[in-house]
Amino acid sequence: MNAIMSALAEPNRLNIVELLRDGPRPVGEISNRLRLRQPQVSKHLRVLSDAGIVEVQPVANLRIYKLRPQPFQELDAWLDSFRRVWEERFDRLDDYLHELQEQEKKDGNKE
Amino acid sequence: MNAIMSALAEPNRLNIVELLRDGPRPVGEISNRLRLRQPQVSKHLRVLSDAGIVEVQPVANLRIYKLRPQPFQELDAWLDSFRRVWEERFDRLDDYLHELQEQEKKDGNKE
DNA sequence: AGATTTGTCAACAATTGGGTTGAATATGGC
DNA sequence: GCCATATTCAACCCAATTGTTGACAAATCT
Repeated sequence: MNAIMSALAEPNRLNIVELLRDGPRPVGEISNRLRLRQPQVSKHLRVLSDAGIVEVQPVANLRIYKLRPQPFQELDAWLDSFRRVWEERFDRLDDYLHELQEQEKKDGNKE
Repeated sequence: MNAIMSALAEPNRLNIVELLRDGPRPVGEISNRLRLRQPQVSKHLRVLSDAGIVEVQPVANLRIYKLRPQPFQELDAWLDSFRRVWEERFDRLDDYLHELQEQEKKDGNKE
């Protein structure tokens, strides 16, 4: 999960991913569209590849990169565990304060 | 979007967010549970706060932090734009190769 | 008011990470 | 086999970020 996040945290990499959303692209085209130098794109693609976000498919002397579904599914699952944070109004501040009071009662009895 | 990602990219911050998923917590408790020093937690909470991921609510001498729904909604919306990448089998490599051939035809005619 | 607890701020050292350059590898066409 | 194209690799510099320490601010309790 963390690997995915840190890979997507870099702006250029996020742009690359959003570009690849429209379909597979070779390095050169990514480089042109995003106005980045090729070695830079290669480096970023390497990071994305290590994170399992993209995969390569060589065609002639081109290396065509495309998105892999898995990390997006993972991200979705992770996000799902936060659903109640925003679907229910999930404050729970009161809950915490009550817990705190309970705790103080116990501590008070002990000492 | 990028602000959210970079905030969540740091492992400790991700842990903090996952801890807060279960409800609001004061800095000290976060510090204890995650075995981090308080200034470090404060610093990370600052980053999360700047990204709009958490908000504070002072109670007595405690500062209780909790998650804000918005960034999670944004993340969900962003992820949604990638749905077809993994719901439909979204290869499109052939599409790209055909585009490429069309392009070559045009170039060939020009020169 | 004084002592204690909770938390932030400021400054510093150490690490990480991005960008650039130049050389190296692989493929296709002549 | 040789040249052009597409891409990666390695080494370097620079900027941003993390973690630590010590001082500081606010609230609580006696």
